Amino acid sequence: MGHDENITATSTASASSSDGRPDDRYDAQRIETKWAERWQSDPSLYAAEPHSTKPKYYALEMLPYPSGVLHMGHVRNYSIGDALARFMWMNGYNVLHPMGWDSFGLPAENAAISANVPPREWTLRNITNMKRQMNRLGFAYDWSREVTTCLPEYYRWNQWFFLKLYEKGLAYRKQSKVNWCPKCCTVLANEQVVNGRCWRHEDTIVEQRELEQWFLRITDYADELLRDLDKLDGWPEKVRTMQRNWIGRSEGALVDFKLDGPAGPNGSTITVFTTRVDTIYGATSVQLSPEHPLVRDLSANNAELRNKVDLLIVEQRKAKEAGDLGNIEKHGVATGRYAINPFNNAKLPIWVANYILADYGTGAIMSVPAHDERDYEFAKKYSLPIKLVIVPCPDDPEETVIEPPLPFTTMKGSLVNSGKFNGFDCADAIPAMSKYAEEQGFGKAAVTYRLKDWGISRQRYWGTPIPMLYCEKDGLVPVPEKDLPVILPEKVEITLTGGSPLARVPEFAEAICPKCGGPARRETDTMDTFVDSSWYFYRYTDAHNDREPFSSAAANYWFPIDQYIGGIEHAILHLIYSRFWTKFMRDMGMVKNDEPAERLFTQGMIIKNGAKMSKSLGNVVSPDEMVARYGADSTRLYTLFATSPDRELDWQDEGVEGVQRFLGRVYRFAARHAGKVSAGTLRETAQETVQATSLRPEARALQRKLHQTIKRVTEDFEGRWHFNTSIAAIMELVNKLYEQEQAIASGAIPAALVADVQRKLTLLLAPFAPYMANELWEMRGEKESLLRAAWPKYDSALAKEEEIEIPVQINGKLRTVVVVPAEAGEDVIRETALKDEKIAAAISGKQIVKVIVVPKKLVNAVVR
RNA sequence: GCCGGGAUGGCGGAAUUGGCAGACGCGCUGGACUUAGGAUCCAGUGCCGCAAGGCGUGCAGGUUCGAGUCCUGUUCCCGGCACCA
Repeated sequence: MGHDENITATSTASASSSDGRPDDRYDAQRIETKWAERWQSDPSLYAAEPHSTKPKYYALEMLPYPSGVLHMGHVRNYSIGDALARFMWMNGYNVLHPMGWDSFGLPAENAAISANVPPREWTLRNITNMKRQMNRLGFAYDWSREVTTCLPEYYRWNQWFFLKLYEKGLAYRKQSKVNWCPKCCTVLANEQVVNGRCWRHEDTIVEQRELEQWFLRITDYADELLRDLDKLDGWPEKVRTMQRNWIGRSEGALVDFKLDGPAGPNGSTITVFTTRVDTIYGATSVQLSPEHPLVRDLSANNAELRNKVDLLIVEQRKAKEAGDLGNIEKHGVATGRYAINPFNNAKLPIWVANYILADYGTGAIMSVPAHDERDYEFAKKYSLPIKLVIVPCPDDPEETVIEPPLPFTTMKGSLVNSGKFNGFDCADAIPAMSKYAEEQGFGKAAVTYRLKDWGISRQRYWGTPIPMLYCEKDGLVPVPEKDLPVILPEKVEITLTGGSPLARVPEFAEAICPKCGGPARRETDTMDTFVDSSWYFYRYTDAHNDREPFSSAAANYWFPIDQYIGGIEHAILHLIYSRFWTKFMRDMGMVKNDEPAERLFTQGMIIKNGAKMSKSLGNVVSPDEMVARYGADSTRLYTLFATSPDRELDWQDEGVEGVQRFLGRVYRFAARHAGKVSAGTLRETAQETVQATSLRPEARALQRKLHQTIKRVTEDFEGRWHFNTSIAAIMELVNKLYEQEQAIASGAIPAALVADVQRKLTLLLAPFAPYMANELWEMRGEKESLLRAAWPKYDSALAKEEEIEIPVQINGKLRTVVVVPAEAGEDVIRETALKDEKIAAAISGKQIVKVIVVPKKLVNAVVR
């Protein structure tokens, strides 16, 4: 503040180029390399204050995997976040805007194999390069809080959390069927299987294997994860819907059907799950999944049945792997045995069918052909009885004559053929019958979820070692907290032949039991990398803490994240795991918030030539190349200008040229008009220009445009985030300056006003094109940091038009436009419109039925 | 099949509440400046038409003085889920 010295235009910008012309060329490389250097030499520039009287704002973009280079999707993501962070800084917030590296994962191992580089070295090298790119792009990160998940100072806390989860019974080990990617040679979580294929290898079908694995009991939180989605109204509806579907809560009942005849080792009860217990009197068979344990008993002494069941298993697995389980033709095999429906003691045949899933509900269903399409199809095929138990309208005999199947989802109707429940409305019958089942001891109301516990064991090297030991004497023994971190050894031979690479490192695998001092074997699987990203954003609040993952005080100051920004591809995986982790930490008393992020924004994909950018299609645009060719400002600005951030962006190099041209216009205007008015004079005349009365129309028009622009840009930030229109508005303002260059040169528009416009224009550009803005700011002789300069305020009175154009329609068709004072009332507008030559001519001799006048909008004359 | 999102000039896209469709940018056309122009500046540019005028927001209807916007039906494209009992 308070620097009244005159600013001269020659101070920075107008040296002469070699060909003798004044150098008002926009040289992005010169400007950007200069500022990038300055910014990097001042690490405190973007540092968040640990305590502040200002309100806090936590702006966060999803951290990248250090694959080697940034792609355009990153640039888009980070340009949005950076614009927001800078806007909040300028609005007086204490902003936390950190960045880090999600740096464990398989690509590092692949690189080790193909390029013979140790994963750690490969990863750290990539980080260096990507950090260079980020700095060159000018993103305003607080690097003092950088988090790198593959370093022991970070992953030790993964291990610590694992011990806590284990203590609370939320981490457990079980033998189970797991998804196995033969390319990754490791297990995948359910969330990492896409259409039966590996999320990393779209061409690779995931196999099922039986393995001992570590699981986290995310299902304990299933209900809360679902319920709290309702509270997340700052999240896109799409993400919430996807999570709801993923959790897949289903209310229903469990009912026990007794096996008729001798029982085997797996018991004498078939428990079925149903959401429509009200239709149970209509059950005409019981259907088991081919992998249901009881099927083994039923087929024990029946080789023919066993063979048929085995074929069903193979068929089902194949279909699942191919991702078209939903399309296979339903068929099955009768076991020859029966089960008893506890409600009416009906003896129902037990079938094994290919469409019954082993891992949903109980793997067994009651089949009600009259009221379920699938059951109907099956019953028709095998001529099983079809028994109607719901009629839509029992009082109307006409209506009761219906063809099965009734849509199963229909809740309308009354029960018939249902014993003591006859006459019940379906909706009422469900709770009543569940209650009855519970009283009688053969069932109960129950909820099932599609969500399964999170399998975190990975048979890979480059990940967090799971801190557990297997002692011959003491069994499963957790590594004591004081022995953390369990360091991931280096110099490990990595192959993709299967099995954990760490198991082949004796120095690692062979350990001593902390309980008995005897020999123990270390767990050699590592953790899923999604563990790393489940809590990394808390670490930013206290990144160098070596006593705990982070201090509660720091987390509670910054959390929840005010705005989280990233790709839709994380809608389920990362965003559900990290919600779970937050709830777990809350229950441990580490944090107070129930949810990690208040608001979530998912930006659209970038496509080129109609397809997602990919190496195989050869349509990848390299950020480095764009920066070298057009500069960082132009590259960033284009990603924001091409479309609104939530939509798919169709990349066009010509578009980048367009924004570069715009920045050139901004620069050249500034270079020509820099320093004509001192900052002090400017402050005084700013007051005068507010009065605006003495301004000539063209000056007033420029001033009006300025305030309209500030209004539009500010409102875009506060509302829809349609930065494409913000930037368009700024372009209009610049166009106005050019249109008025004559008036400016002649003095018809006062220099002070022009200087005011330029100053505010610079501030408006600051979130989007920080290099240009800083260069102009310096050119203006401003001493204060641009980042902390106050965001300009608009004056509604100055933004208001004095005269407005009113379209005049006849019978809804536009005929002309009349100009009226902005405040003109209905009568004035009507009169002006009807007096207009064109209108008068058009309506003469016709009968005016009515005239609609919408003040400030239009006139429509209805004539006959 | 279910749940989202979308369809607007030659192209990317604007149009915040039903009120001038096409802001802004690209491309294209013409002009100025220039030894030169793939730099810059100015003008024009939805379609048909010399013009007056007419037609135009995937398609078919409807409501309304007035519809890109609301309603009904329908087609296509993108994303997610999918024999979930």
